[in-house]
Parts: sequence; structure tokens; C-alpha cells
Amino acid sequence: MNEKSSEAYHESQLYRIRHSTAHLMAAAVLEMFPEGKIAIGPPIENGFYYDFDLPRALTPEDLEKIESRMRALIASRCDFVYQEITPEEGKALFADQPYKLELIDGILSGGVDEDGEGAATLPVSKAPTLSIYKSGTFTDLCRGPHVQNSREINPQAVKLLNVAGAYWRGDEKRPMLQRIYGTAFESPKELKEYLNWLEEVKKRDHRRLIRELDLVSFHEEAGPGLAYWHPRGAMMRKIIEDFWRDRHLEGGYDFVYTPHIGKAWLWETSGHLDFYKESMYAPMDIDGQDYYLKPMNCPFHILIYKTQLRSYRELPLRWAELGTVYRYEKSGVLHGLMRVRGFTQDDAHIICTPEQIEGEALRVLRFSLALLRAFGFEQIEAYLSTRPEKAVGEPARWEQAQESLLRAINAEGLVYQVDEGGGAFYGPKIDLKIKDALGREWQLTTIQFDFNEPERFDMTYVGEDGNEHRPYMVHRALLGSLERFFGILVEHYAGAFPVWLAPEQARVIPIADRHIDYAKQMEDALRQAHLRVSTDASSSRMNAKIREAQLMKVPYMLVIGDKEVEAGAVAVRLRSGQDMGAMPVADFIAHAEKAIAEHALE
RNA sequence: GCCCAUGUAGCUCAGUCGGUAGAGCACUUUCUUGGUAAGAAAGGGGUCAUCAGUUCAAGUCUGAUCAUGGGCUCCA
Repeated sequence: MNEKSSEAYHESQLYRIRHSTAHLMAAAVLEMFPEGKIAIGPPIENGFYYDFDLPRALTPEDLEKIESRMRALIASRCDFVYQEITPEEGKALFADQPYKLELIDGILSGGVDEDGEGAATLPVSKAPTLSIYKSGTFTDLCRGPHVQNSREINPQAVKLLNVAGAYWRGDEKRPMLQRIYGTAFESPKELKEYLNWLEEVKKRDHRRLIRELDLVSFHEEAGPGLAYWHPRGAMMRKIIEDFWRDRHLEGGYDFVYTPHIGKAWLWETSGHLDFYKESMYAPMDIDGQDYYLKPMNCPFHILIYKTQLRSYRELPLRWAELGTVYRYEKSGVLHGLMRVRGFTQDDAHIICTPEQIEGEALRVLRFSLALLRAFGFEQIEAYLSTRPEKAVGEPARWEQAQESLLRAINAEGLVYQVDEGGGAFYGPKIDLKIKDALGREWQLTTIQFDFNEPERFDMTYVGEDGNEHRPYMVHRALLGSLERFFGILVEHYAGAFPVWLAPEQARVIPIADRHIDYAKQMEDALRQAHLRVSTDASSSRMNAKIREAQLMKVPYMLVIGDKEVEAGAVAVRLRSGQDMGAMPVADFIAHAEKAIAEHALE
């Protein structure tokens, strides 16, 4: 969500409805648990939540009770009454609500508001005001806004969704609270649409589809977060990698290959052991030396750089590698292919002179956009993250790098947001986020300047003046990780991949056994045309064969019966259900080749 | 890592009060040879996640561990 629509949302009736529904939910929960403690309960993107500290864990049955109690509260047509209070009144009012008391202290000291958000936007001179909203017997510390009366909430457009744990103030050292997520809309129809959308999300879940389509598996007994690519998945990955390599050759990149492990020295020098030791796999002792599985490829590329004295004449260097790295992600964060412990970055490092930065920034951005679009992602937004308080590298270099990135964004006419101070300590970056078919955002590309490692590894080049200079280094991963990108592709296309990516592009379906010979001839003709094809020679009926191919989302089904054998044709059926009728196999091949070349969905 | 929930056949699930396991799909075989999303029959398949404990008896009760899911925190 961009800032403008976020602002509009904050002022919308929908926002007030959700905020007020959250209050009613808290009221209902307190009716069930009079001794319960309430924390915060803001509207969020698709609904709202409220955090509670309760004597026992909530069950799904509790949610139903809470929800029906909420409907009764809505029906009571209570007013939401705003009132400003003094600090003393506040402390008295919430004497038995410790979380609220903490919020009051926060507000009075000007630090945070009742949603736990920074109040930096408020003028410092203005004394913070405490306010409450009363609805029925329930009173909450709250800035609002709310609906005037609960009759503005449609009880049929409200639904509680799930319970989850959440740390108080998002701090893992503070108590774990119970968070109830719910949603509310202006009309039951909109609620229904949202619930349908959730269903669609479920249907496209890559964890289900990678199993159903026989693409990738995980194995509890062999280690969580480590993906196994089956032949169909591996075929797709090969196609993605081949395409990626071809594009990189065209884009002026060279390729390198580097090891998977390295001595502690590498990671001490790079600084990774200082900052990320917790999320690196533990070292293994080899001949008395600590070796680590690599969490990054960059130190290896730097070692290659340092094998020679480098001249400004050979820069820029663009070195790419599909480098597999291992990171010890915390157990609770693993999620299918989206968050794994072993993954392959489509990594590259661009090493260049200060003068070349401008051109390289634009070049790599343009390159990434073309790559993402080739995979069918058209909606792309940029996020520029700039220098944080604590940072390494000369401010002038930061300035230059940030300006180069911004000019590149503008040159490409991208919609963008700036995250001031949001960069890593070692350099500014551009991230690109795409929107998938369900409107969900995914960050894929990251383009990061690094003022740290060239220094730590003492990278140099000899300039025109004969002196040593420090080069600029840019890390970039465009697809991110192949595993995650693959998962996103699966969800974006719901498993029905464009023909050029489909692991099996065509399936030949003989109607009876006497058609098998001819079917095999057709299969062979397609294979000679470099199509990925198989023949279903099983004893199933044609209907079953079609269903099977359909479930595997094979783009083309070529049905072969007496008529086709006689006419020397194939009857083409698309997975959309469309019957293209019979045509000579050469015509079909031409049709398929066109769809492949155009990266068509079909 | 933290909170909560879950773990029974390859998949989706049932299994009552504790009495040594069941369905559909898938798989194998046989019959069937058919015109655009499931032809029929028979058969094989389970240390009920793992390890302890309670009990005459544990899929079922208890504990620990592992994994998965929903979130939180994190994400170079």
C-alpha cells in the first residue's frame, strides 16, 4: 500500500468501522474474561486485531462466542463517545489495566501513541492529550477515529478470523499476548469477496501446488527448510536458469563459480561473523580450522577480484553466479519455498569506478525490470533506502550512490517510495516489489551498494593517475532466491505456467491402443521441435487421460483417434478447456513455438 | 527463538467410553478400446511422527523431542 492510499484509508469510514469493531471485540472478550488485560487493537490492511493478556488460551469455539456477542453489541446501537481526560483521570480509569498504564506513560512522555506507533509527527511543543472512547460499558484509551454509533457497523459484514501469539510492543523480551484477528467491511458482499479472496490464496498456496504438481518436496527426516527439486520442478528451474544466463550474457555479465564453504577468516573479514553469526550454520572443524557454510557469495567474488592488480581500464566488472547459500533461519520462520535454509541467489557483483556508478545503476535497474517483465510481472514499484544514522563509508559516496539510484528510478519512470535512513549500515539500496495475480506484493530485486566490504577486503584498482583507488561495489539479486521466486511463480500462475516455463508443454492422448503408434510419432515430431512432451499410453479412457493432464495443468493436450490418424492431424485441446480442433502437427508446432517465443500464458 | 494448534496409508480424512486400525482418491493386476475433466472389479499398502511414562491393555491419557500450520520477533 503506498502512502497516499494509506492516508486515505486512515480517514475512511472503513477504517472507523474496523477500529470500532475492534473495540466491540475487546468489550466482548472482557465480558467473557472480566479479569482479562487489554493491550492495543488497531485497524490493519485487511481488517483489525486486538491483543489480550488472558488467563487461558482462546479456542476456535471462544471466537464464535465472541463473535456472536459482538453482534449483540452492534445491535445495541451504542454511541462511541469521545472524551479528553487528564493524566490523573487516565491512571485512575485504567488502574487495573497495566498495558494501558504503560501506554499512558508513553503518550505523556511524547514517545508513542496508543497504537504503539511513534508520535514524531505531532508538534513537540503541543502537550500530549489523552483521550478515551466509550461504547456501552466499554472504555478504551484511544485517539480514534470511530463511528458515531454502532449502527454504522453491519453485523453481517464482520468476521473473526484467527488467534495468534504476539509480543507486547512487538518485543520478544516482553510478554506474549493473544491476538485475535478479525475483519469488517461496509457490506456483507465485500466481506464475502474478501473471504473468497482468502480462499483463492489458499488454493494457490505453493506448498500444496508443488506437491500436487510433483515439483518440489521437503523432508522432515533430512532437515527442515531444504528443498528437493523433482524432475518437473528441476526442468522449470533449468529453464529459468538458462533464460537467466542468456540474459546475463546479453547484459554484459561474466560468470563465476565459487565454493560452498570457507574458513572463518572470510567471514571475520567480511564482518558476517560479527553481525550474523546467529543465523549462520555452525562451523565444522577441518584440520583444526573452522569452516563455515557460506551465507553470502560476495567474499568469494572479492577473492577472485584480488587475484590480480586491477586497472580502471577493465572496470566495470560484472560477475554473476547462481550461488547456493545456507542460512540458519529460526525454526518458526520457515515457510515452504518462501523462507528456507538453503537457497540459490541469482547473485552478481558489479565492481566499478565512481564515474561509472551512474551508468551502472541505470543499467542494472533496467536489466532487472526487463527480467521481471519476462516472467509476467508487470506491476513493479521501487523502494529507495537511504543512509541510516550509523553507517560506514564517506557521506559523499552515499550521496553519489543515492542520487544515481534515484536518477535511475526516474529515468525508468517507476513509482517509488523513499525510506529515509532505511538503508543497511554499509550502503543505500533499491528494492523492487512486484504485484502478483492476487494483488499481493513480493520483494524480488535488491540492488545494494556496499561501502564496507571493499574496505575490509582492501579492494583497489589502479586509476588513470597511476594511484590506487577504492572501487565501488554493488550487490544485486534480481529474482532474489530461485526457491522463493519459484514459489512466487507457482502462486502467481496458480500452477498453470506460461508455455515457455511449463515442465510438460504437451501431452499426447491416444483414444484407443491402436492409436498409440501414431501418437508416438506425434510425440517424436514434437520432441524434435524441442517441445517438452509425453504420451499417455495407459489403459485409461480418454476422459480420464484428459482429466489427468488437466490436473497437471499441461498447456496442450493432443487427442489422437481414428480421424486424426486418417487425416494425419492432431486434435488440440487447451487446458482452458478450449477445443482448437484438428490441425496438421506442423501447424500445432508453429502455434506452440509462437506461444513460447511470446512467453504467452495460453 | 516465542505463543497457540496440528501430526493415522503416497494424498484428503474418519476412528465413539482406552480393548492390538478404516474410507475415498492414488498404486498393482485383470476386464474394458472409448471422442474432450474420473469405465469396472480384485489386490497390495499403516511400529497411528519419534522416544519415554501411566495402565491388564494406548492411535486414544501424560511428558519430552521432531516436524508442520497460524502469528510474533528476525530476514546480510
